[in-house]
Amino acid sequence: MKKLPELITAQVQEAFAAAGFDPAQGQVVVSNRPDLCEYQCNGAMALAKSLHKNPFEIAEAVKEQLAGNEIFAAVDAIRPGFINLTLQPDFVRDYLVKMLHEKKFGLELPAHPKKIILDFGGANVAKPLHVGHLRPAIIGEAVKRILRYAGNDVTGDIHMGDWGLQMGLVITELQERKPDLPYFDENYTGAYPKEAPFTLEELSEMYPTASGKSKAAEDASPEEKEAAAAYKARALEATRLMQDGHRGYRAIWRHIMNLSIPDLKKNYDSLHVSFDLWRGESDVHEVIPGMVDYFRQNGYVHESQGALVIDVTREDDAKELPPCIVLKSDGAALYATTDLATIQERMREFHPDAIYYFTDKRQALHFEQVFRAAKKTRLVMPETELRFVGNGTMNGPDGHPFKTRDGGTLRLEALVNDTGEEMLSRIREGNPDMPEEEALRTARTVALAAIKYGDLSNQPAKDYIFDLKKFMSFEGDTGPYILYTIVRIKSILRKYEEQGGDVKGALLSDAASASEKALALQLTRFTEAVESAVSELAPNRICAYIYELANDFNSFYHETKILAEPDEGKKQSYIALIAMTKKILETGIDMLGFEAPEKM
RNA sequence: GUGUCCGUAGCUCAGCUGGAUAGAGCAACGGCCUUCUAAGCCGUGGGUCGGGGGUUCGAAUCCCUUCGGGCACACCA
Repeated sequence: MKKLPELITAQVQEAFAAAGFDPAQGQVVVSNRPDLCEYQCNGAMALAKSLHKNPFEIAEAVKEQLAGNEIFAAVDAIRPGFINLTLQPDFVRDYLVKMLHEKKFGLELPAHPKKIILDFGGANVAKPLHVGHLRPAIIGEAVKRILRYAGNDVTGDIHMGDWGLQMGLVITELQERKPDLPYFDENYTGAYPKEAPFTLEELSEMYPTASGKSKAAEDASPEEKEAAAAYKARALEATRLMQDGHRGYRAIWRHIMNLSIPDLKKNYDSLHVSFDLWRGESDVHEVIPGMVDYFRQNGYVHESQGALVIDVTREDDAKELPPCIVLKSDGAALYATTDLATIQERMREFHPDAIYYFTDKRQALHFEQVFRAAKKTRLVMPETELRFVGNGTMNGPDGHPFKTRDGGTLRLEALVNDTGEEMLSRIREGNPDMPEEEALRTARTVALAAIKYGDLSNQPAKDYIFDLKKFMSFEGDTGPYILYTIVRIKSILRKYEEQGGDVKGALLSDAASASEKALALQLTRFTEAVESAVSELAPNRICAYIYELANDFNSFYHETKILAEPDEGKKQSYIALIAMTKKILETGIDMLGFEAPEKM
């Protein structure tokens, strides 16, 4: 179904042609002066120069051609050469009715769905999720839903970080603490214990400890620096041995996975983030040797400073890019290797048209290297789209990277729980009679909306201030505001039905008041918002749209008595209008990855 | 140093395929609950869109330059 501006543009372009002008200049856009008109065309001014004509006269000539056109209530030519357009309410009404009859409100779906893989940017299995994992998860989930809504075939893959140095660090630290475990006995040939020799809590503490030990502070003494270097060397060696199939180390790796994956699932569940694939770096380790051979045989790789690398600098680069390292000088794989092998396997298994990556934007260079290497080595087709969506850093209210009060990282679990508890007291306050179980559920729903909307309403690439206090205040441009709007509508519709009304059968008639017209017009713009979110992979476009829609609804709500409206026809129309508003708002938040409660 | 992203109201941010008076939210101030949820609505004040130059009938938006900031820059992920 054509979008409203397209329909209007067609009319105006016809008028341009009829008046003897280039129809290409008949492009119509949403007015930036809603006080003057609903849509506008600026083509007359663009034509003036080349035609040596007064733009106002051009606008006048076009206006004359539009006289009598039944979709416009008003057409004005305004100096210096604006063509201001206001639509007939019945035209807008018919459009809304058509939207309701179409699937997805008339959004045009692709004839051939694109096969897209989304890589949410790997949780690390050696440590619990913390706030830093929040953005890629939330943004990736939202983009997944948006792309699916738009008719694409989307597969989300968690791509766990489970094959790198972090594993070697944990192994080393474990050996440090419990050297007598059989995993470290090279002569041990028996079966290893089924139970891990550590708990999830110990694991989540061991990794940061080990990571700290492997790095010396700048002002450390030479002895301390040496100790750190030695520790890191051991971890690197352990990593390599694990990758090469060391029995004991693989057994430890398995323990880590068994503890970590259920915990990751639980955490992502609490965020309503899900993955179709739970693959990791480790899943491709077996294909790495074959891939490296392939690189060698085709001359894609060469040795440089002991490492095996692919040159990725192109002729049009102003400056040489660091090469993409395939094997380190100790022969071990590293993240570029597993990313390349993952691309190879994804192509083989799914033949995707596109792979999108969602991780911290600091990895931009890494992915640029990997993408170039993948194209150069023909791991992907030339037309396969590889795209990196880097998210900005989450800063605390002080403007610096988010930390807890004592300087540590805030765990995702704690964040979700804390927000939920805050919300619960707020819900209880406003709804003293709500049953405990419902209050809990509602609090969780609203808390999640607060967190997600607070994040998604920002541009993904920008750093932003993660201010829980602000998100919890629920005033203004927030998730709770959107939910509150939906809850209001639900409440009215519920009452209407209790009074014997039929929401589904309610007939829409022409909008009369200014706020009613504004709301109706805003509803027509839904598909424009979705398309913009799709093309830019920008959930914030959906946020901006539903926020405007919620504003328009609330203005309408405050000046219109809906249930008390004596004119039955008008009342029905109001009901139909707000029911559609509710549907679109709900569709919007569903794309963002949260939902609305019945009451709040 | 090189690359890259960014600089818009006191604060946090939209807007950036060029259009008419640059928009929200928070904070400040003033109104609106006997009537569909006041987590709301209406209004007031608040801006050299970092600076300079250019392109254009028209620039927050495009180009150049300059200042300021974030981030990255081969064997961590």
